[in-house]
Amino acid sequence: MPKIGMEPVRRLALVNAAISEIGHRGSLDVTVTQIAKRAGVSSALAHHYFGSKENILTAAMWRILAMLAADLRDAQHGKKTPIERLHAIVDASFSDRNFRPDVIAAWLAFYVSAQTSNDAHRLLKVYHRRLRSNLLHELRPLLAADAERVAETIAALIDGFYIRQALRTEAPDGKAAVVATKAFIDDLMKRETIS
Amino acid sequence: MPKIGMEPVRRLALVNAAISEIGHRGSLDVTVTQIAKRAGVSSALAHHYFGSKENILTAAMWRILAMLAADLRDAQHGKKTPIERLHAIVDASFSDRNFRPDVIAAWLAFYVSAQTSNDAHRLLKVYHRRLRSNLLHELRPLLAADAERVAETIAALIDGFYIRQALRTEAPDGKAAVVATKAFIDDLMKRETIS
Amino acid sequence: MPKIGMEPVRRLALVNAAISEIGHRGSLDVTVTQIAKRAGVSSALAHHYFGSKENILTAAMWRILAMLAADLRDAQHGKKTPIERLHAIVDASFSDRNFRPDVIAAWLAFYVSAQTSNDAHRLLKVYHRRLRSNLLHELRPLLAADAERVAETIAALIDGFYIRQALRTEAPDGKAAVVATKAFIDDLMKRETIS
Amino acid sequence: MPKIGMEPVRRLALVNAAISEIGHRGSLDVTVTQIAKRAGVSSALAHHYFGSKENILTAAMWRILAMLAADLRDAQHGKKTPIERLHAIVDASFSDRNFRPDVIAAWLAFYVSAQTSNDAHRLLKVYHRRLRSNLLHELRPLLAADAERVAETIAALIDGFYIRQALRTEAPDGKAAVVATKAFIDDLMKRETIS
DNA sequence: AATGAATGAGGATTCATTCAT
DNA sequence: GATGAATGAATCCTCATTCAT
Repeated sequence: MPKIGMEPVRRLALVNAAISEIGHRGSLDVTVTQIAKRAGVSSALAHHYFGSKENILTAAMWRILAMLAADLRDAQHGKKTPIERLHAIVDASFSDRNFRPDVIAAWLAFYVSAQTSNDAHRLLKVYHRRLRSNLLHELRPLLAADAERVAETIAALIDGFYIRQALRTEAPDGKAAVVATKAFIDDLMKRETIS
Repeated sequence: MPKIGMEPVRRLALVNAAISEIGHRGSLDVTVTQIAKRAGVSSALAHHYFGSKENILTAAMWRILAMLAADLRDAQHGKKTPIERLHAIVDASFSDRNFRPDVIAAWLAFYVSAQTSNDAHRLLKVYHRRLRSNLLHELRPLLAADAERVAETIAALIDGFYIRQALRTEAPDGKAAVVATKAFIDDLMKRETIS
Repeated sequence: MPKIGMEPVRRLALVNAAISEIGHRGSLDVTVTQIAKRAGVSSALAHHYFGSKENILTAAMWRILAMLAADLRDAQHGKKTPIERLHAIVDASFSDRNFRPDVIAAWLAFYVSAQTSNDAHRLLKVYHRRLRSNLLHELRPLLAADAERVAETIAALIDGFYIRQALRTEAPDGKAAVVATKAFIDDLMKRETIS
Repeated sequence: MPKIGMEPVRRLALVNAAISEIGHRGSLDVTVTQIAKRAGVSSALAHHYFGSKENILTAAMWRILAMLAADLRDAQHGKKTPIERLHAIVDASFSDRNFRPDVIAAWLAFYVSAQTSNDAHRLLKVYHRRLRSNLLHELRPLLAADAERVAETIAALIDGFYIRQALRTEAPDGKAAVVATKAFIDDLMKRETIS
């Protein structure tokens, strides 16, 4: 029973517990007590470290986005051509680590809370901007004028597969999403090449 | 003060009030009292007619889907070619009547509640199936083997534009969504024609 | 079991219960549950009618001051000379109805809460102004220049007897307070007459 | 970092912090954590030295009363006549050191807690007795039979000015309180001399 | 048909207090 | 001597739901 330096340990445990609990319940309607219990601590401790329930949830969202961002970076690393890097974005978005039922459920729940919470709204905006800028960076050399619209389309496709996933009772099918999204990209390129 | 035939009037008023209130608050965290007040009745009456809060919300979702279904039917009416009918689906999905901030917010909220509520889950499944079957009906003659995947992709695109809309602070941009989705469809056709 | 028009009944019961409970506990550290129980209702109902704990306590203070104001009016009624009216103010201030342990305890507690709560501060200010204006009205004809200072002194004397009462374990001794305060007033007048 | 003799240092720091904090917040609703933070130590240490929150508060009250007692002693020192010594009591009571907003607020708060806490009650009783005995010592030679009542009146006047001070938003006006109280005493003496 | 009255069951949050180090 | 870690107990407040009228 270490008695010092517990703060980072507890914070991480609570954030992970929050993500799990949100995924488990399928909504942001989780209680601090549920999260705390899952993390193996009292709800009072959760408040001690985070100050409020909203802070816990924001930290959870932050963590999900950070995981995705890290994966995106890793996936693009070493890729040479724009097409390869676009594919890498798709792969990372639907990787087993991110395209999990509980993460998807949390993701969706955060979209809802962005209607109300400034923190949630800001974090999701950051994700949007980052994804958009990543996509544009690869698309511009290939498409010129259409790059913006196509970036929006790819982003919508990714989010669309996420939200539709939320309705499946079976395990998420990342493979299918990857295939479909890449097909969209590849078709696009073929057309550009041809014309 | 007629004493008869109030039931349908009240039910409709409550359902509309529920949709408005959900849109207004941006989440399913609305109270029965808020809905009832908006409908101009007491919360007790809301329970009298619907039995429970969940039933009110389910009825609200049902109504949104019904509106969309009707629009789809209307939009496709009179259209001759498969392409025209596909375009009509897109037009209806992003029409001013359906692609409104409050409807989008409600839509999103229902996706979340589908994780928990059987009713919500079932209703959204119906919408999915219907959209999918509509799309397939037009795509099969054109694409043969790829029809299934493309149908999924178009559906994801539509849902993706909806969910991304939820983050905008400005008014929804249905036009842009229509343009992007139709561009996707048209590109697809061009490719098929070419090859 | 009357089922309509309960609101005023409940509100009054809750306010009285609040005063009793504050007196009983000797401080504003009473819970809504305690007050509600004493009033024979649930704490939820207390919130339903008052919205918040602070509102209940403010209403309680308001009532105490209203009772005192009414007594003051009654006591002065029919009194002819300024001296008689001054005596009446003193009599009312220390009457059995107002100079009760629970009212005194509540009074004191409100003075403390006036440091924090705007409502409490405002209400006590009103009481101060009213007492002062009452006193000045009688003192001006008698004392001219000194009236202001003497009014302050009499007011302080009244509040002083109240606060000191809070320390007694025996029943409040309104008589002694009346005697002492009137003696102060009478001495003053004698001096004025003599000089 | 001396390891010995910290106890008195810490105790004093905590008591002073308690007085400041009570004055700052305007009520006894201060947390041990707030007091400890102001004293620059952990709340656990506060408990280590005082055992409980109530003990801290009692010690704080004890200190306020001790300060006042010391001032009273000093003020009376060297004064020859009873009147001079009475004036000295008044001066000390409303001196800048004692008649400060935070001390007044703490004072008032202690009166409230005397309703509940035996310790607080006992301490305030001691103050009452001491003031009374001081006053009586000077008044007896001058007033004989009325001395008791007049002592009570002066004491009430002092407490009354204190409590009324609690409502002011401006700085305390010790001068005015001194003038009024001395005027009361002097009038009394004049009357005695005359009759 | 309609509602005011009423409540039980939570849920977020606070805080004095304890304990191991 | 000193503190970070941890919690149980309370407290305010909300809300879906029921019921008598």
